[in-house]
Amino acid sequence: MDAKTLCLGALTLGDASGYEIRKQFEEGPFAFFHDVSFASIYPALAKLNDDGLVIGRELAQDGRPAKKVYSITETGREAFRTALDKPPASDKFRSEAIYMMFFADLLPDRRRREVYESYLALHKEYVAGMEAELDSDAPGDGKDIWRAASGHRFVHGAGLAIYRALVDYMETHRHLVLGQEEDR
Amino acid sequence: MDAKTLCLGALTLGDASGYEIRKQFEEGPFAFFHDVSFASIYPALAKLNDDGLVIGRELAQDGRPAKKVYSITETGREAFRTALDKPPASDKFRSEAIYMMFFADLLPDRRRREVYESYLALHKEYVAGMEAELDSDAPGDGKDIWRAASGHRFVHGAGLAIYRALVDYMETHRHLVLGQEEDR
DNA sequence: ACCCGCATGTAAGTCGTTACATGATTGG
DNA sequence: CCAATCATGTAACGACTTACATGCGGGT
Repeated sequence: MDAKTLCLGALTLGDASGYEIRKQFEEGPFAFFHDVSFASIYPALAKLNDDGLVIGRELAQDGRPAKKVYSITETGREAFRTALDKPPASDKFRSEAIYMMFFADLLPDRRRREVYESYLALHKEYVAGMEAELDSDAPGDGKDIWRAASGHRFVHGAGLAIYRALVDYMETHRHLVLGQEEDR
Repeated sequence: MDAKTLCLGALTLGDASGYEIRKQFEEGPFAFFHDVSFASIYPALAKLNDDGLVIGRELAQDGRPAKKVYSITETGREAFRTALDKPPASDKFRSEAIYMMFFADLLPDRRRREVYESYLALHKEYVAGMEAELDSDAPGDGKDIWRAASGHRFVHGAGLAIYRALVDYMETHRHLVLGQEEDR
């Protein structure tokens, strides 16, 4: 999915600047399913603006640099709906760490264990973070981002389910990669 | 992970042609974690050959076009080990279908259900396929591909665990996307 | 002082994709 | 005969990434 469509989608949830859109992809519910960098967001927004799919306006702030807040137009909404109408591309789970495990026998013992355990620890943190988010339920601020509340919960839950499964699997299958020592 | 490293890794499992490497990424254990097209494999192999990391030789076959079989060199093996030595990039799970579910409220009822159910059905098939592969255990042919047998089992099992979790989640959380009708 | 967060953008380069080009053989 | 599988490659294009450029304000 290209940066333009991603920005359009973010803007259906409410007005935002490029910087804010980026944050949504870094911290928000999409975080585990997509990412975009500034260098793809800014040109994308400029292009969308030229094409009339969004309109941006400068917004001065005190104590901070001015920002350009974009709103989606009706044409933009229509374009986004059209984009959603295409059959979705198939999933891709890219994991260099898991790829490395395939070649575990090429790594020295210490490093293999180190990669495995740090990868597992990282994912445990992810899971803990997502669980905490789930508990703290309603986010409090009245932002429009939560319009699609149940879609949000679905996506969040899916991410959690997947990472939880991965953590569980890794905790019970250490022996396949690390050798004789018992799991757990 | 770039195409060159991916090819190098494939060749540590045994000699292969570009065409054969592609098949490994389409059907083999990597299938759920990576993909590469011919147009990235062939130039990658040519480059690796120029750099002395692999050596290719033409191999005539009867009844079929000749193929170029590549073998990894000692330098290549070293380069691959070096590549594995870098900390792995973080995982990326890209799913347009799940992204669409976030915006489920923008889709007409029929289409939403259609996307959901066909996505779920597809993943059930994947799971079934992977389970079948697990049962048929040892692959029979004595190919070197199975050298890294336990790494293979680990990766395969991880893919299965993840997709299984996703299928389970989707079967029990339809209501979040599709509305009032009961799950299952 | 220095680094971090906020804020926007450009330039150069890498990389990969789609589509094209070619051609043999086997099975339906 | 047509489609599929085997087999290798190129060309054009599109997309994203890394690094650079700039600047204010607050905290340590």
